[in-house]
Amino acid sequence: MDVPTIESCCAPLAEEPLDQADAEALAAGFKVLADPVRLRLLSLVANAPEGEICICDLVEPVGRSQPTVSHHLSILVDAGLVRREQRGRWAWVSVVPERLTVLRDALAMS
Amino acid sequence: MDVPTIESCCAPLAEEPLDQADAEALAAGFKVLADPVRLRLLSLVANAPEGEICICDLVEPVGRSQPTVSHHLSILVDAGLVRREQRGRWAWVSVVPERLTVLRDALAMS
DNA sequence: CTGTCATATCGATGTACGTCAATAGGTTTG
DNA sequence: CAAACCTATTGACGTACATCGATATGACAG
Repeated sequence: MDVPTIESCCAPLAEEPLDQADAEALAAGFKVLADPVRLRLLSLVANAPEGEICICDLVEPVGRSQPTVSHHLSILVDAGLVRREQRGRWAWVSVVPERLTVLRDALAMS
Repeated sequence: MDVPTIESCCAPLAEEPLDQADAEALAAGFKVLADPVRLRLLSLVANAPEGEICICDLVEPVGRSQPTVSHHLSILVDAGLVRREQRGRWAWVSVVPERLTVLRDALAMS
């Protein structure tokens, strides 16, 4: 209830001017992508062999502390860009491509 | 020389893991889009009748002070998302669609 | 040249956020 | 139960940035 979720928020930028609410929702979405650590996490998850990857295998590749990685993953999950599933001691994450598509479509020109 | 420009920076997220440099360049691009005022400016410019619009016609619609609008436009121009042309006393802006496309393509999933 | 208008810059302020060490919570193994 | 491990939370710290009022810059009009 923090980040205004994106849904299929609005028409492409070039189709009609954004109103305040849509602009804030979209901006919140892009803000999630506006961090190199989160982008690298996202790309690591997207490239996982079975489409999912253990969080424990994400800490070392991004070169940040475990709390920092946990923090960024929470942001990705809260934004709906990543799904998180607990399995015993480990947590597995996978991407939610539809959410990325929403942001992608908003950038369509003409 | 501030914002690392985007160019055709990198493969889609789902194609291969991002390295540090690409992640920073991409994140810088999305950071520019991560503000509601800039998104509204971008959509206003994109929807301008002749493809361009006078800056003086942007201040009122976004509901921010003139210095604030000027500041945001500078960020859009520096990022290469918007072109700025001075004509006498007025400045006209238009979108550079290729730059948006670069960011858009990076979000492609498989 | 003087005044008016469009735009940019400056300085100040408050807030958001990325980061880590320390610690807590929870699960598996012995 | 105890030890080992994965993950989340807390608290603190520094930096980045959105915003505005005041002011500077520069162009046109009379």
